[in-house]
Amino acid sequence: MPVPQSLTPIGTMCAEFGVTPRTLRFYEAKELIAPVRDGQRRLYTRRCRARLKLILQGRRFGFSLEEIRQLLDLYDIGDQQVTQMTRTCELARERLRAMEGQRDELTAAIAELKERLAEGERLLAERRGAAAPATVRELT
Amino acid sequence: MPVPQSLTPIGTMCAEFGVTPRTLRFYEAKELIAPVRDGQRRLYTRRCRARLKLILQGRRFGFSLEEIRQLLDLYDIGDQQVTQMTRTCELARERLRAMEGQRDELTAAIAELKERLAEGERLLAERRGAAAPATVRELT
DNA sequence: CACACTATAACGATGCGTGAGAGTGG
DNA sequence: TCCACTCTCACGCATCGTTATAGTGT
Repeated sequence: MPVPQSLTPIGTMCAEFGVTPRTLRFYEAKELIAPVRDGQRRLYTRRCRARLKLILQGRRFGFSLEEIRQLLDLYDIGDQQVTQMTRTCELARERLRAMEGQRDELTAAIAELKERLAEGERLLAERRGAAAPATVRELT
Repeated sequence: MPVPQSLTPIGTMCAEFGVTPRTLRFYEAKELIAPVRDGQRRLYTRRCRARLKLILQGRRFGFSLEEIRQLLDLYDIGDQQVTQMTRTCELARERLRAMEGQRDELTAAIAELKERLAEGERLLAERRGAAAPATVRELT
């Protein structure tokens, strides 16, 4: 029997996953996915789709493409499911901590920017229609 | 009277602000700061320090260097304080919304990754010492 | 002489965007 | 003939890190 009718051209893949052709070719160059060829044209298999799905998830989690590649390689080796999953979980825990750190920094930065913004607008309000601007120029 | 003794060489600046020489030179190439010269060597003025401080704050808030440059230019023009501050506040509000969006996405991603991680570790626990791994391989 | 500090130049990494120019199928 | 889709270069962007190589001052 022939290939299970999941040989998708690049345009269709892009529509399916909301990415550009450039992105898919880029991932291929980085050896994250390996579509088969019909002459020059790429045809994406079921396997490609599964991997792309994992790739996009990984990116949402902030993994770099290189980290993702390593995770995908783990799946490919697949010596022992346990080894692979253990490693994946380790990386996930690290990522999680990094993300929580980022979130905290971001939250702090948001609070600070809010404060400054409030002060800025307070100054603006009192200056609009007021006298000569005092000395606020030690900045530049 | 001579310059108010704030002519700092690059190494000292780097120590003060926790950046690398490369970074300062890069900012100079991008016209964000303009140290004076003693022959070849750069000497950073009080003005440079003030601007660098703003730059680093801006970066913590996620402004791009280009946005920061425009904000610094606004300060330099300084036609009317009001005009300038108004613009700055506008940009800050935009940034703030972007940051809150980021934070929300990040929060969601963290929650999702936590879930997956929990499930992964649950699977690991039940497999460690169990029978043959079922079919979990439709992934790759 | 050595050692610390500085300088320029230029390539590398990340994750693609954005053409240019050409081919292929309907 | 034309349109839509695809292909392969290959440069550009942002933000520096990282050598490599050389000069200068103490």
